[in-house]
Amino acid sequence: MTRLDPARLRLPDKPAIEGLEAKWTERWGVSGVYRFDRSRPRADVYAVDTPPPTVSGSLHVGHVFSYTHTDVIARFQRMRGKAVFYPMGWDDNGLPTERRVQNYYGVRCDPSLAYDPAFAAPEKPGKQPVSVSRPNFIELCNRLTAQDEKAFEHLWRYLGLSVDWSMTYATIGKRAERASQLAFLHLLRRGLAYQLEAPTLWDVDFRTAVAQAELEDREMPGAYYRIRFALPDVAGSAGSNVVSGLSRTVEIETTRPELIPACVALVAHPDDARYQPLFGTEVTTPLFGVRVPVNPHPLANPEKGSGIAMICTFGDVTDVTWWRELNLGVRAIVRPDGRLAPVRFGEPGWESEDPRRAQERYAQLEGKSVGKAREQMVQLLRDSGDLIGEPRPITHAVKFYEKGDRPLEIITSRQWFIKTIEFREALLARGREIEWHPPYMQARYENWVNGLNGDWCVSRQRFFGVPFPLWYPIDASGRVDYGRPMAAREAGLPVDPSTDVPPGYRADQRGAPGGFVGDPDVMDTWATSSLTPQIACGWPDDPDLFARTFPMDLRPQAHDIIRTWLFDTVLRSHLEHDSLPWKNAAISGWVLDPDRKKMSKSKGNVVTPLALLEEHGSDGVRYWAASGRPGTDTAFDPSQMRVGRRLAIKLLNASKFALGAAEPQGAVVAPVDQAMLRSLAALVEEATEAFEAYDYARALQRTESFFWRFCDDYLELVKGRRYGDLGPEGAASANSALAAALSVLLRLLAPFLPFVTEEVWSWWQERSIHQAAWPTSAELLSLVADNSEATRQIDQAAYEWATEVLFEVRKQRSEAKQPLKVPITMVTVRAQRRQVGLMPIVENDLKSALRVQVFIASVGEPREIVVQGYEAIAL
RNA sequence: GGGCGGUUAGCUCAGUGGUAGAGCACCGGCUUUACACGCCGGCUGUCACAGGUUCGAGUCCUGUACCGCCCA
Repeated sequence: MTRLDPARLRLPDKPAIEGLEAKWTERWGVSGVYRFDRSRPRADVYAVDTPPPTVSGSLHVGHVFSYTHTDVIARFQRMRGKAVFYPMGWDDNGLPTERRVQNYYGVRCDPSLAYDPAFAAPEKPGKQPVSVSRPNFIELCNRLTAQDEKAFEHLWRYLGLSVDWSMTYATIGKRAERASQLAFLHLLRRGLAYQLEAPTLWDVDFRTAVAQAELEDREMPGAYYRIRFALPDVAGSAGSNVVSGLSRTVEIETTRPELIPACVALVAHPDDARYQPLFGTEVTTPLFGVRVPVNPHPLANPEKGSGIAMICTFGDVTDVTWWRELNLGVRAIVRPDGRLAPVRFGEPGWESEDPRRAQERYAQLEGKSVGKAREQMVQLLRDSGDLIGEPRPITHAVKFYEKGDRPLEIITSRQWFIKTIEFREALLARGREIEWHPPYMQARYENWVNGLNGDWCVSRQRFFGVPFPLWYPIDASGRVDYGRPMAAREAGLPVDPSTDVPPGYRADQRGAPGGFVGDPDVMDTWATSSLTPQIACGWPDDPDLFARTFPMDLRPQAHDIIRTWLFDTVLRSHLEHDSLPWKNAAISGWVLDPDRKKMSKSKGNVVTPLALLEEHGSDGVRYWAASGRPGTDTAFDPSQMRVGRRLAIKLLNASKFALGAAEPQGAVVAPVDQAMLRSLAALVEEATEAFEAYDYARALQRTESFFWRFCDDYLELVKGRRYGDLGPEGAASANSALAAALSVLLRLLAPFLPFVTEEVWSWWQERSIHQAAWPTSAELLSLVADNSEATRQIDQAAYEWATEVLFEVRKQRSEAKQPLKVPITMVTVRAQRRQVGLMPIVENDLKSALRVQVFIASVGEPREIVVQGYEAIAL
């Protein structure tokens, strides 16, 4: 590989990087260089758990950035001889696709409709959304995602990802559904999945439950409202400012006055002397006259507001805690659509001192959205005099679904959960088993696991997702018995319970007394994407592939989804296989715009990736991406892409020169050549170590800087000699050293610049560079004729000395503003004996490189290199 | 409030206890038989701040400030 066969050599006249992407993606596709060799045993395999991009979104420069990191690692491993298992996945599951389909076709899913086989999607979305059945809706989802996937694949190929496109998977479709449903049934059988009627975080626009991992806090304007509750007649202890004997009221502060009808208790800190007299007594709510108890609880903050709070079912997660720990009843008033539900005062649970007046007042709130109800409630409180003072504006953190537009509510509903809390310690231990790149990212994981406060709610009240493989019996009276779920047979997965029939039933029993009903929910998309290793590795249908690829070697991903994708994947693998899903987690940073903000679509600062690749070349963009170390946020920087592009062009041209004289070849005997090969050998060691530590950015930087010095100094130094100025032996040494160095440099750069390195490789080598062996220092050192310690020292000193003279003479020529074509008549050198002694070794190379006619060297101090004059040239 | 990361040249960033670096930008020069998509050279610093350890600190320790992220 390090030798040049003149018979094979085909040098282009004018090498160019334009068009390399089209040329090589085509050829790689045909020749299958990136195809996974599934005959290889697990020990020879390097398996990558590729993040499946959301196809309903758009790829942006952040994707290009992080996927390049993965590809660089994959290419290194492939060259090291691994069978690289590198499939691409598509994440087309879930809400983003639903939303895109709704907007693209102008449709809305109505699960109550029957499938219409003749349905044709509108050409353009109309003004009013068209209602379609769930199966029709899913057809549209599948059609649009297939279209989107084509565009994505084109971009990835153009970028040069060395993916095996025959192994592509998706997070929806038979394989993903089968794996998701099977894993769920396993959990169900082991009691690790359970359903519960419980208060759940709820998005009122999407009308679905959401999980802790999908929350985000947003700072929102709001206000504290100080509201008066009436004390009972018997409350005797006056004396505090708040519990006034005169007004016989207690004042609470709340940001959500509209929830007063949902109030089930007041709560204060047990040590709070102001309220101790009230504990155990009851107060009545304003406007509605509902009696609620006053309870002590340590979570009540005496510093906050008046120190006493109302507990509503449910205003926030603390309410849920209080409600649970204080064993309170439920007065639910917020419907799943975020509007206030009908309530009948006077009925059990809604007892009031004056049901008629309470009902009158509530009638003004009923059916209103939470926001509108709040305005109305404040008006009512003003009118009744129960609002004390003016609202006090604040900004506070409000919990949102990360994809949502309105604050989350807490709604009691039946949901499926996967147990996580009881595995906290085991999951922390799993986190410590993973090799994190960079290591500090483990802290993010530990943080999250330590902060878990409930099991994972996995059911979603949506349409485009993996259904639960469950049905429920309907008893004789027509009531659904959720307590006795009927699981699908594992062999028959995947199933759609809305069309498939549970074992032992007939289709006509659906919805009938004594019959069955399918579980209407779908799984959280993370419940499927947490199984990407299983899905990609062929679980459970291809045990042979699974055995060769799982647990995988690498999970690459961004740090913002450690709490979701990474954590969930670790959890699922731990529960299903009692193992880690992969050995390494490489966490990419973000791409920052010039204002140091994350590049994202919503910020409107995203550059179209394909345009970027076309402008700077895929190699140029990859160079920029690969200069971002794992975990490090990196500025979007076209100037770095231009640098990468220049590197690629330089590589073409330098290669043309290095290969320009195929003969003669022979032993590498010249000291300068030997020294160059030895330092290249050291570079190989360094780059390899960096790669092994997943520090590809360092490998790139070291290789690049070697390459530029190689061009600027070494190539110039040997130019004359390789053209035969000093006879055939010197030329042979130079030519052989050049070929070897080029071979190694190309291979070192191949993971970063796959197109240009492949192009150059094809001029003179067989097969693809991407299947060539990663270079070793041994292959270089074996070419060096004399590797004795004494020779090494002399060679090295000669090379350094030559570089120093090169620099000094160039500088003086530059300062003298003399064109290079003007010969220098004489250079005098004064230096230590050692350097003077080296002159005969390097003198001829220097004369040729610098156009110096004579060097006069003498021993002395201080060191001095002086250009004495330039030859006068005729104009 | 807790955790993590960062702060080095105008910009983007390397930096492994031992004389502060690279690229870009900027300035000057040069068409040279690989490359003007090029080459040669030059300019550029309170290593955030304050202490400490050390013969020696950009690097290790403690604290502070600011920026960013994660979590509450």
